[in-house]
Amino acid sequence: MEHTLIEKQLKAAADLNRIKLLACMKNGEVCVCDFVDILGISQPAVSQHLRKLKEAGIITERKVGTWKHYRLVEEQTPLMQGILAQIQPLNRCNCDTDCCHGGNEHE
Amino acid sequence: MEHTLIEKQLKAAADLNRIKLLACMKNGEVCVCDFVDILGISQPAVSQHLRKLKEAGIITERKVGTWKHYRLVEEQTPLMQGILAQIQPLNRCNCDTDCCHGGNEHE
DNA sequence: TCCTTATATAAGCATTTTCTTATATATTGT
DNA sequence: ACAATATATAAGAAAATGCTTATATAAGGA
Repeated sequence: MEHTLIEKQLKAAADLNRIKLLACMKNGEVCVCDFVDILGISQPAVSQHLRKLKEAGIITERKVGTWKHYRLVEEQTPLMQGILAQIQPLNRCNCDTDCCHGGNEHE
Repeated sequence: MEHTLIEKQLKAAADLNRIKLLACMKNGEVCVCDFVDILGISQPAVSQHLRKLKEAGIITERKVGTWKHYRLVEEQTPLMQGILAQIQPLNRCNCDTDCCHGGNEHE
């Protein structure tokens, strides 16, 4: 891999909150409202972290009504495969909002 | 691995100059004067980068007279093993100083 | 259409990072 | 002991990062 691409992906992963985001997504799709609850930071802060991971090609998104569900990209670079393998999964759903516990959960 | 240790090692590796330092050390020991030449930054800047890698447990050092030789630690965490495997080696010696081309090389 | 909800973007601020120059420390050679 | 060389540390400036609050956008329901 190119050194600059390695740098981009490492920078995207090198933050405790973003590591937790990745840890959550190891169990499947997660919506933004979950992350706010899990990380204890504001919703815009979560959006900004997710954007950084997306720009590094690590995650992708899917629109579900008003909500947006984020998940790990299937074809990770070998670098990210190695990193993700070391991140312990986190229970992805701690919140009480409808996106997770209501009828529309993940179609 | 613990999320906070992962963060520490990712942060240490997530910089283009430090990636190049690691790339050089894949070929063996390197002394500081080499790095100054290779990276094109000042000697104190190189020292600071090396300190960060050392504090993350990724590299170690050996004193050789006035010089100091840095190398990768033998027992890397599984995280760093995966990352290092993706970093292309760089020819470690570009400079013309005695530490590399003189008689005292690596003793 | 209007209101509510979920998410994204913008702007501003505090903290952290990474460089620089100047100086300190340690080793070698005279 | 003194001078020269290699590296480390200190201090300060500039840039990047990560948060906040305020606002914009988009979708769903009354």
